[in-house]
Amino acid sequence: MNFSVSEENYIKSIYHLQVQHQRVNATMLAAMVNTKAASVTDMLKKLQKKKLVDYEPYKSFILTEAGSKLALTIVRKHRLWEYFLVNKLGFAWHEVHDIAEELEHINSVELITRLDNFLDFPSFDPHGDPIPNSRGKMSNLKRSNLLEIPLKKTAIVNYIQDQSVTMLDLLKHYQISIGTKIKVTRRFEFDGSVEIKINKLPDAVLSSQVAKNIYCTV
Amino acid sequence: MNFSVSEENYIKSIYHLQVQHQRVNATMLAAMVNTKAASVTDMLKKLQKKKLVDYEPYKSFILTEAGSKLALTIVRKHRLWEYFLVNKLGFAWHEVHDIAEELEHINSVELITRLDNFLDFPSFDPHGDPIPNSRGKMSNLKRSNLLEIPLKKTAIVNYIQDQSVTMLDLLKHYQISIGTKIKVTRRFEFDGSVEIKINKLPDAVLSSQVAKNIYCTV
DNA sequence: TTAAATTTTTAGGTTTGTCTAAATTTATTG
DNA sequence: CAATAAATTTAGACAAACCTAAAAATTTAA
Repeated sequence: MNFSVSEENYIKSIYHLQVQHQRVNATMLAAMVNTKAASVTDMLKKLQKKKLVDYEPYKSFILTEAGSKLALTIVRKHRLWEYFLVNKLGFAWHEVHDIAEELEHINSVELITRLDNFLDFPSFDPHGDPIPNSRGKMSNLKRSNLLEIPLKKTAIVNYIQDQSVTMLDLLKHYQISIGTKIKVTRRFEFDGSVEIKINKLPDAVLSSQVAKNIYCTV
Repeated sequence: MNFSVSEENYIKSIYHLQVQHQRVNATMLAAMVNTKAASVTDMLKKLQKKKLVDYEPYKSFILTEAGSKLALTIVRKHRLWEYFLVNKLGFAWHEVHDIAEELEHINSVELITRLDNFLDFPSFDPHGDPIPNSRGKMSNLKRSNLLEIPLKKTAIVNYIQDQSVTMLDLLKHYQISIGTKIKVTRRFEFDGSVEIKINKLPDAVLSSQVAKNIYCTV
């Protein structure tokens, strides 16, 4: 079965909302797909008829099994394209979202299979989000920021929340990037700052504002 | 200005029809975009309003300067993506058209600039059609291999597909290199081998495996 | 637990791109 | 050069995806 770009965008958005909240309501979804609640109702009826969502009027809703499967293929395409744009075409990670938003709707299983192979089956996209494999499975590693991870456990940086120029500048200075192995050796209670250790570099201290934005898998 | 996928498809089709015939009529165009003449009329009015076609009711029509420019950007995207699909993802040349048909509508100048650079600024797509550069300029010749070119027409070698040492060795023996003027004088049906004539050299016969890898413009 | 606030749905419209059938214009040809 | 054929346009509809405004259902909270 084939789905329109709009249908795919709704399914993808429901998926992302479900990850955070358990169930999704029309207002949340309308905001996410950048439309009005009335339009969401129309679309929900269509998606229900296609058995992609479990929906009853006036109730919150969730994806069916088929809906989740579809969502994962879209997420997979999006993240693989982001990886391609950054690692092959040399885009910066903050520039690729909108383009991947278009590329994720290109319709060819063979294309994605070959792209995945060409990219050497990456597990995380440039933002650090896990990429579902061809069967829809992906890493379930918990992602925590440097304020949350346990002390003295080696972690691998895989996501930077604040992607402002000033933040990137600071990260460059500390030689922190996606993939960097990092350990929190100490927390200072007074201001929440953390002492970190990176490989053989001298110890450094990051403010809590900075540490809060650096996510890693432990 | 931004254009819908439909508008782009019409413009691209008018362009391709113009290359063959000078002017385009509704019946030809309807067949090419796989729709009905009435729909073509509707779209022509819209494209005229946007100054992409020179059109008067009941008359044949052509692209304006702006229309041609747009057409070339679409052709450029299509052919660059085809090149990518074949030379990076390993698709066969006959498998890529439909996918490129979707990819050509992805909207990002930066993406195409970077893709072009990543592919090392190719001049021909996998079907031998010339790729417009960023200013819309391209070769006005099609590239074919020695199995495809017409008999007894002088052609100029401009690309060797298989660049293995053994192939280069063989080419040296036959005194074939980029720029060589070559003519196919005969084809042997049994094994697909071709008899060639190069300037004042004695006639020679190339196997189909070799001929297939030698590309030229006629 | 009822009134107010919020959320969701319905009703009725719009735009884009398509269609069929009928009318009109242009081209062909006896 | 008139009549037939072919091409093109118009008129009126339809589906998808959206909208606003009003009605209905649900939730909150006084």
